[in-house]
Amino acid sequence: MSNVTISDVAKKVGVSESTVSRFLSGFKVRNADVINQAIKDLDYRPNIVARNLKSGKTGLIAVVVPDITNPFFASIVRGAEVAAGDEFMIQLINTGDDLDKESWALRRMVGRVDGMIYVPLQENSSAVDELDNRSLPMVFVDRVIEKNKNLDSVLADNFRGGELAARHLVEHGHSRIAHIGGPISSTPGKARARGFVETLRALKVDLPSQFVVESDFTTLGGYQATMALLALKSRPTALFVANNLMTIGALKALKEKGISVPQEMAIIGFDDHELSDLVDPPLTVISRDAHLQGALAMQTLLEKIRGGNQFPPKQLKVDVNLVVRGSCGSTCRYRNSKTSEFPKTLSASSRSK
Amino acid sequence: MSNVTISDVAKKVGVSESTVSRFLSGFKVRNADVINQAIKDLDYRPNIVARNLKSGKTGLIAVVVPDITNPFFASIVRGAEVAAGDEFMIQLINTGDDLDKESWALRRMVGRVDGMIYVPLQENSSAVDELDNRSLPMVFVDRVIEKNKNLDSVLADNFRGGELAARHLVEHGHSRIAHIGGPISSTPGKARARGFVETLRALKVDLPSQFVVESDFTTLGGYQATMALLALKSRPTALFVANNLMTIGALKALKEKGISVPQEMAIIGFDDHELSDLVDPPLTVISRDAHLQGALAMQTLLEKIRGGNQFPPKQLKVDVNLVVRGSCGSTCRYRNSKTSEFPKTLSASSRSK
DNA sequence: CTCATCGCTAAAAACGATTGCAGATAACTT
DNA sequence: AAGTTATCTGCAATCGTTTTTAGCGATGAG
Repeated sequence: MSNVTISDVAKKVGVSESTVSRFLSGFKVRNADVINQAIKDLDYRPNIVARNLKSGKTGLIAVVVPDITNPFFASIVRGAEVAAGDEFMIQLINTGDDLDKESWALRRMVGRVDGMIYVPLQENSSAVDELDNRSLPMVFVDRVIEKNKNLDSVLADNFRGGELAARHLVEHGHSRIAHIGGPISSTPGKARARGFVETLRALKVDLPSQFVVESDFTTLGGYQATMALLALKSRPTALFVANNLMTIGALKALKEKGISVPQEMAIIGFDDHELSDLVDPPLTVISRDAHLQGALAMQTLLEKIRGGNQFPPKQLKVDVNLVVRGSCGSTCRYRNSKTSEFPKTLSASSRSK
Repeated sequence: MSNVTISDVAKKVGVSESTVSRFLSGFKVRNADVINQAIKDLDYRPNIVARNLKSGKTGLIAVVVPDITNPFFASIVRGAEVAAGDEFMIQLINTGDDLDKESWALRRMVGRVDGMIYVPLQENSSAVDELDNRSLPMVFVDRVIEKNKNLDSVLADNFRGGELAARHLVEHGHSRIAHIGGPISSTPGKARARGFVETLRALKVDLPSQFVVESDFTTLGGYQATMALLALKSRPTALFVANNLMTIGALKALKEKGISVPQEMAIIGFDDHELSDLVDPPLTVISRDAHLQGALAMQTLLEKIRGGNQFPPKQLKVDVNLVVRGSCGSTCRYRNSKTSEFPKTLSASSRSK
């Protein structure tokens, strides 16, 4: 047990507790070296909890994500941790798409952490109301809550992602393009769909209403949505899928139905993966730097924590970009398939909104 | 701010702090309902840190992994979190293959958490010595530290994994089989290699020393190791790669060199992935249930925390199993490639060692 | 020689809860 | 109604720090 307290050290040296405390805080103290020695001898370690009680800080930042096994969220968490440096450590919460768990967790965070990085489940949620109004510094990542959208956030340029995808498919000659989207109640689900739909409209490409399917960001959802699209009397010839997991589901459905990509169906996903260029055919995707998103969120949060609420909230966006591989056809002819993508240079810029 | 303390509540009701405290702890109290009302009115929330100081508990479990962006570790963390239930929350630390960061983190954990689930970087590490001897309940997952291997642990049956892989390749007629292993200084690196090597010996298959390459569990490492093997005057015809990332690296190398799988090179990996059956060709792997490993670790840890050290440490192992797809050849002919693997049933059993 | 200044120190008061103890109130007995 | 328990209560101590306050001895100026 770390039973040895500051008072033991003080007693051993023959000074008061306050002197030891001051020594620990870096003040000049008369018997510095003998105190130091005593600390080593006794293997004294300050009780963090007591220190926290006095200071009112915990040294913890909550990172609340839907599911850490989604590589995209894992990257966010990693980025956040790296940016946190030595001062703060990460408390991880998976909400698992469960609204009850989400609000339970949020309520619990008050007083346990100094700040929160938060990927909410739904835009119309009132989960944040659980928190006392100004008590917990918070930054949204990837998604926001509608009624709190004036708070700090670090999103991706989802609208532009949808636009890039639509444009890319149209440029490849497609005119029957479907979209498997995330929940319309989530920030990226909505924005990606909007970018897609509005771009097609601007390009005068007809978009039957059955071609826009709202799904749920899961593999199963993507699979089912694809199956539904394939069951239509007149199928689409191309597919824009709004996240990584649904894209996997879509690919499984296409494979199961024996539909060749990109000949019978072109497909473009959202969010890159190390395996994306190894699937058959290599997957064209819209990508963005999730690590950077996490890091920016942490940075923003730390500014808030350190600076009080003196700065106005800021809404950041990271760029998206198109990674062309083979799954949309044609370009794979021009592409040197022997070009290794390894090692990959990670460089995504960010810009203020 | 959660400025309102138990004393405010007491004052408002006109009782002593201890009465409010007892009410909160579920004791029978005379003016229970008026206290309850006051708590609601003031929106009082107990200060967790103060409570922790008194109780000596923090309600936190540290989960220390090399890198959360590796899906395998993400699953461990998720499994651990699920098994933790309501009582404990997760503090996540990525050591990032950095020994200094690892011991820094471990030292820091004392007093901050009630227990630790720990994937150490190296078997011969002395990182655990940072901790006071019996102060912090701990369970190793996936890897152990040699000198502490009598402590609790939840490993995979790595030796059997190596055996299954070797046997599978031999059964497919290969006699020139190479192994790209993890660091020999890590538990799974060593055990998988041993299972592989000993099985080949038992089967009387010759194994040139250059065919056993020690790498580092990274994508880059797998890539370089594969390149080295391909540069040999007499190449292997099959490859057993000891983890998920190195397998990706190996595939990238093979693709870059234009070597067809499985015709020119069969390959079997370790650890499954949702994308594994979508790569070209579908990847045969040794898999195990990482989620279960994490859950078992948490369960074991909680027993330790609740029961004191009255129980002897236990070493658990989860089963591995062979998932046959196309990357080792032949079987893909007999395999109905249209069979979807979705939805996937997750069921791995565990057994005590 | 006196008084202010400086650099440090110990003692005591927080931080916000829980808990042992002794006393007060309530609930039964007879 | 008085005596005996059984419940519930407030006081004060405690958890291990930090921080404020007041004071102490040495130094330097006038």
